[in-house]
Amino acid sequence: MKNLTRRQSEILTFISDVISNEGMPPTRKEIALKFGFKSANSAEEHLKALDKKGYIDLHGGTSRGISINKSFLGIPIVGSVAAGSPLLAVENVEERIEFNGNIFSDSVDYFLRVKGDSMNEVGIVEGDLIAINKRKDVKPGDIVVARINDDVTVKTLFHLDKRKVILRPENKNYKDIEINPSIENFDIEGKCLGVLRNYN
Amino acid sequence: MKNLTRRQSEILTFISDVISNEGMPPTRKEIALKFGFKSANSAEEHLKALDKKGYIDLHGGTSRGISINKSFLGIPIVGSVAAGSPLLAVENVEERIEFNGNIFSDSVDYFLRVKGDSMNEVGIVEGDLIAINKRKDVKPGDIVVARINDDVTVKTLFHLDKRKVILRPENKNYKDIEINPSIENFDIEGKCLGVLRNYN
DNA sequence: TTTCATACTGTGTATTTATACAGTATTAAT
DNA sequence: ATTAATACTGTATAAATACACAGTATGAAA
Repeated sequence: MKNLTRRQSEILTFISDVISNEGMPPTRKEIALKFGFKSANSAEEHLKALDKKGYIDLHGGTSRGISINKSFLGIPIVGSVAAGSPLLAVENVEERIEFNGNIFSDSVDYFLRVKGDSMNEVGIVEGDLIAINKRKDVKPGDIVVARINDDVTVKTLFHLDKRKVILRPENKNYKDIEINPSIENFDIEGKCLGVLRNYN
Repeated sequence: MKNLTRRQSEILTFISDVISNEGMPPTRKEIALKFGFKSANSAEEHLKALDKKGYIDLHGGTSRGISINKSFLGIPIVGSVAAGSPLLAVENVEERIEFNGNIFSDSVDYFLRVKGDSMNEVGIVEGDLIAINKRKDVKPGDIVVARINDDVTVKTLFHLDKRKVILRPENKNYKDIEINPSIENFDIEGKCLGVLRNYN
């Protein structure tokens, strides 16, 4: 898919925002107003560019006839994470789900598909999607996504300071993970906001 | 809140459907077309009635300027169910959540807040919201919402025929529940489609 | 009985809106 | 060096749209 220019990206974001806030797509005039364009035709041309690149669909002859191509919408689901790759790298995104609403306490940056049973005792089981916010300011008690030497893991944060980090699996068959962040490569990738599970 | 007439209700439903399918509210003409009105003014008058009754907001001078009042949108969350009352009775609905998207395999009629630990071993814990579809055609293996003599419970359906129903808790501290539907008052309220959990 | 809400048709029109065409200037690609 | 895409202004207009006013008919409420 073709890349967007900065301006095009801003406009796509604006359209998406208007749809979620106002419940309908903006008119050319409203776009022009927002960006200070003196001619609605500027908006028209940006829309054509976005349409041509496949990011939106324009419905000719229809007022507010703009729909956003769904494959760019929605929250990515991160499946298996290739060692050392950024979590949100395209190769890790297995699909996207349309998802809006105020279900979780903060905005969801991505969903991570759970592997293994290390969190079974708090009701997080294999295959579950956990909602992640990319914040780094986590505190003990939070369930976190952490990266230890290129491996990504989900655990409860038990202790965190400059010398020592303790991650706790919620399953008595597993032992606590103790890390020295000054020696090992350690990073907090985000905080778990909640769980989504879909039975078939 | 004032009651809607059958026609008004149909129109409200149509508006809601158009918004979710087309991504924008319909015009008066589109409403008239759908219902076979020969004049767009019929749609106009229904919209005014819906606005007056508080179900929608009309944005004057704006094409497709219809927004649905959010307190009627969203999926109800059923909290504690008063014995013998219908699940979706107003007094059982603790709130509603805005929720759209194709997250679950079927449409969600309501969310039920889980009480107790009888389903712990399949990752359904106290406080979880489980997504329910009101179907009655459930099969063994499904997690179901059942009503036994005015009590509502969530269990795995293990066996179902005219003489005997077995509901299985997913926790070894609990025993199977065996019901004779010809003697006891038994009803399937719905099927569990998935789980939603929100950490704070 | 009279008023009011509902549920329409039919006509008309001011505004809103999409969208084409003609320009100008800047930057990226060939 | 030349072309094409980007990013705008400015003007114009056909079509889409909201919405008012004038009717007709029915049933429910006061």
